[in-house]
Amino acid sequence: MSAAIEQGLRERKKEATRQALYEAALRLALEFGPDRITVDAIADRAGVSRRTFSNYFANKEEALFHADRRRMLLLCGLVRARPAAEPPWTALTAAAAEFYTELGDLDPEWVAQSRLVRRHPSLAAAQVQTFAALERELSDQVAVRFKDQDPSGVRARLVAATFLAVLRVSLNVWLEHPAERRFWDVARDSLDLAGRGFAVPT
Amino acid sequence: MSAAIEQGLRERKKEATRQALYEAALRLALEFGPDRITVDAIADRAGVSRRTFSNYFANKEEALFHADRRRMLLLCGLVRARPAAEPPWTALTAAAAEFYTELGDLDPEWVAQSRLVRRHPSLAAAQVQTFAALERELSDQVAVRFKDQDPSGVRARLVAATFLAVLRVSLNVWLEHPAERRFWDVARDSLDLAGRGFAVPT
DNA sequence: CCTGAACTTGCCTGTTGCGCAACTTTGCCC
DNA sequence: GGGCAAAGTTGCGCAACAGGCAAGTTCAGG
Repeated sequence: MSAAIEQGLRERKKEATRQALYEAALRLALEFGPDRITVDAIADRAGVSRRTFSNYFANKEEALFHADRRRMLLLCGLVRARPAAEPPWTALTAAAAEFYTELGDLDPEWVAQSRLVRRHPSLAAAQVQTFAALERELSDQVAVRFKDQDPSGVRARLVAATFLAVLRVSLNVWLEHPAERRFWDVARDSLDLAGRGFAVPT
Repeated sequence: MSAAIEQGLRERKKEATRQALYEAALRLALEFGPDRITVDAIADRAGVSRRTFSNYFANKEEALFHADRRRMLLLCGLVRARPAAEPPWTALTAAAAEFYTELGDLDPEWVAQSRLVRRHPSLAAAQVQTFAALERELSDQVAVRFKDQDPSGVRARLVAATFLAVLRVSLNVWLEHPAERRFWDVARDSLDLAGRGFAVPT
């Protein structure tokens, strides 16, 4: 994590503010419930003005899901890093495997936030937004891999959308039975299933 | 459409108000752009108080996508009406085929609204919400068909999510090139592709 | 016709997003 | 170091919004 390009004080301070706002949002949401917190309170707790909050996030939810966004961007990076020869779906699942087996399940912050989503279905909407926001990004990644096989780009978008939908469903399923299996076990099975297609008999 | 159960004046009036609000929202959005209209204006145009708007919709977007919501519910109904013996994915695609070949492309209101979404990417978020809102509903439908084959219900949710994701992507793709093909042609190909799975070579 | 439930409305309060214009901090070149 | 431009922060203010509450209005069923 410390490998982040330390681009001078300015960049670091900005990132620190963003992180502070995110953490304040998460802590307050955990403490009082996500619907009972105000932007004011978050800004206060982060030691920053309400107006400044608006400079970083458009609303509470965006702040609350900041970590998710970063996580997903990281995943996009892992996809990009896969060998170019790999077919799209393989690259996606492989990247997800790398990501979740190594980092995913251990982050306590992630677990806390996940529980929050589970307890408050109103956040599910925001979660959907987070996934959707990265769909285009991921789709571009996939398009590169398809190259000539997919001139219209439709396949790439379908693959990206399906991949993210599967991850999202897996996450929600896992959240409902966190004890039974590790997240990646659920996700792996689901990706496998989706990869083989749903039109096949069983 | 007139087959709707005419449950007394009260129900009909309520539905009329909802419809009026939806139409007002759509017309105003088409005329001035979706970001330049207020709830007040919509309520005014629908001949109703602003407070009443809140009794029907939580916000502009929800009003604007009311027709989409209804359309999707209709689709759910068609799925339910498919023979019980049909495997889930077959039932879903068949229902979609019925729906879109018969009704979909002809509705001018739908086309107008679709163009609106295309012109204003800010609405894409709301569109995602609409699809997500029906995912659980559709997922229950699918679960019934899986029965014993899917005790945990994960498959059902995966299938529903994938199906809707494919429809959503198809819609967006079609919106970008409406002239080239009919919507259902795009969607059919996409569903076919997804049905066979993305892990297969090509 | 009458009573209760459902629906509408106005009023009001707390919250929010964002434009604007100071003001402070940081990056950089001399 | 000194100073200038760019970037970041803040307070102010405004239009818009969600939704509670209570008084009016309309509908349904006896």
